Amino acid sequence: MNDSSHPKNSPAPERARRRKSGGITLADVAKLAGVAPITASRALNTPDAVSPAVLERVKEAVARTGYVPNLLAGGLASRKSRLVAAVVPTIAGPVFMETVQALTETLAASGYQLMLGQTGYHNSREDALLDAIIGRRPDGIVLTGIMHSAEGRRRLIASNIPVVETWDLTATPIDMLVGFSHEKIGQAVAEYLHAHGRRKVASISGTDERAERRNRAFSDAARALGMAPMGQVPTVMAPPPTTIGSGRAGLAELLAKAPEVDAIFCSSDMLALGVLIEAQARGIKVGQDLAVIGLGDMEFAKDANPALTTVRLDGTTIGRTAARFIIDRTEGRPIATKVCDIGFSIVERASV
Amino acid sequence: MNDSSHPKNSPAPERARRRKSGGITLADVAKLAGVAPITASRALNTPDAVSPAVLERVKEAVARTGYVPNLLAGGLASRKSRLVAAVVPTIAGPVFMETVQALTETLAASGYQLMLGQTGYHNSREDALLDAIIGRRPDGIVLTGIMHSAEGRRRLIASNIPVVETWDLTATPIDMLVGFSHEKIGQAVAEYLHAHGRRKVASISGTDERAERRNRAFSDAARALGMAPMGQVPTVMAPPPTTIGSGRAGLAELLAKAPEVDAIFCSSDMLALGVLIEAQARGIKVGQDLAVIGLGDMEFAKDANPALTTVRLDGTTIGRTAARFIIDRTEGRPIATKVCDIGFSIVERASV
DNA sequence: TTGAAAGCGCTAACAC
DNA sequence: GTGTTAGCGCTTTCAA
Repeated sequence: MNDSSHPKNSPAPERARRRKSGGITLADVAKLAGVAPITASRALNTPDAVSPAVLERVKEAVARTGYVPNLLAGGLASRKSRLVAAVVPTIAGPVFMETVQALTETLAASGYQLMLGQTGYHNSREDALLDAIIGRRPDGIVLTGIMHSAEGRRRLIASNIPVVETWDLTATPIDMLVGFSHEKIGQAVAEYLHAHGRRKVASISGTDERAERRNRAFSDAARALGMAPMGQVPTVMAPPPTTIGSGRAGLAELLAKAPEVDAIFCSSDMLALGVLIEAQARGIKVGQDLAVIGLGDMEFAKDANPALTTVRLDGTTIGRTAARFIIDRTEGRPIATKVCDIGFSIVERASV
Repeated sequence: MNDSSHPKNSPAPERARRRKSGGITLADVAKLAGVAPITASRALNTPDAVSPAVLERVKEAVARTGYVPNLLAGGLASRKSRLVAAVVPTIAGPVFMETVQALTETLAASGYQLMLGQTGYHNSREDALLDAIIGRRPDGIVLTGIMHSAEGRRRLIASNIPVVETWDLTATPIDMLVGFSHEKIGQAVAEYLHAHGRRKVASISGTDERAERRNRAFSDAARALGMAPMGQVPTVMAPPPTTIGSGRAGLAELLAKAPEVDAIFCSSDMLALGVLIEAQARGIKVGQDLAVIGLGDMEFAKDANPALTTVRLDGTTIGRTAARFIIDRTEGRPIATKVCDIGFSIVERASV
């Protein structure tokens, strides 16, 4: 420590004396181990770069003092925060949960920590949130869904922080991309129902932008396949979050306006489960009279009665891949590609 | 800036020249605005402390440069990271989701950011996670469920960081506490079923420690009330995460060993929904032949068929209160109490 | 393999 | 109200 810093009545211009936090610092550990601070730092970060004897002494000093490195200081000096930010509309929907969980786990395994930001389904908080995130100089930012405000995109690009957009494919990614095509899902579901003999399809769709794109693709394909006798596909919109309740209400509304419907595409498994429950309450035989297909393959889908046919989206793979992208980039490993289409699959069960 | 720092061929000992990141810093903004860095800092952090003219010029400089303050540096200097850490077993269970969401929102509203850590249901990663968290010097740590390892408790106390334990009450909190009594829940459920004429109760319980405590209290109270004809309460254990599937299997197992059961206490709504589905598949009339009560009052409980009676736990209030505790403490506001019992309630619906 | 010096970008503590 | 100075606790750079 600086010997000249202790208060003395010297005639020299005496100025702003400073705090001294009281916490244990690397300097304390170094002193106890009888080495320079930088050596202690090396013992902790690159143990191979110091002699075994020194390593031993530093480790002991750490144990004795209970020293925990200040990663804020380390991050400031090294320009690596080992922090990754994730932005989700909300974690309350089980859709992104899986991704967030996989992210946290994969990151933790490599010594990174996750910072979580929720925008709500409105984009208003997006910009403020972005500043709060960029200000912490994370090593990467994972966006679920696309970042929308032009201002936000600009700031992200200017920040020079690796960005992974997820849960969608777009022609103009900010940086990296892990997702699947919502259009293809809508089309695939229509074809699937057609292949199973359904001819009068309908849909219950969430109002978020991605669900609407799926639904549009579904309607278009259904019309093309002649599954929309009245010229268009009856649709009920359900505001987020999609619930069992909106599923029940959705079926009721659908039957009122189009009683002859023989298949329903629900934009989430929650909605589909609601449809199942409402159908049961009305004595409609799902699987025979009515086909129901959901989206998400949530844990309960296979246990529903009847078991729910659904579009499986692998949130875990998305989270893991996104984490890998960022870790590889941060640690200077070459990455083969910046875009990853993880696809989707239709899980066939009894409800169709 | 330091005039003597530009390279010149002086005879003085010439040493470690340093990086220069290229990013825009407060110094750049200050220079552009024609003020000292500290004045620019004040304009951003305590706008009331500078003259309107200066405020204006600094704001403009920020806008022109796209400056985003480096909160790592700020945090290091001010010893305030405006970061709060939350530790949850997993966010995959919908139980803690609500709390995490309320935390994120309440914190964001005051300019704090949430850092998320998952321990998994095993305590092994707890200590490593704790170091990763403490190293970032968060302004507060929110623990869901109690922190268990003695070592962990010691480190937390030594770190001097405000801690809020949640989702439980304990006689020996580390610091602050927001929760409810699991014992009282078990007892209240037993009494509730008794009051509704049930006399042969059983339970399906998760294997986590809190569920087991609830279940023990439930069994004890049930026996005391004469609701355990065979001397003890039949129980099926379900490992985490509790699912609809384990609920269905649980009911099957329960009926096999105790067919006369007339009420079941499920330690989560997911389990209860599984029981409902299985009962329906077996033609058992829930609400008449069999009473079912869940826990959590999750969104789908009211939409189940029949609607699910359940113990309501207010995760949102827990999250909000915990955030308040930490913000108030950090900003030096006096807090009235360190412990908050938010209680619980039984939501009466058709399943009992 | 080890160390001394010089910051990373910001704010606390004073002085004017 | 504004500026000067001295760090926060760490790591990079360069030298031995």
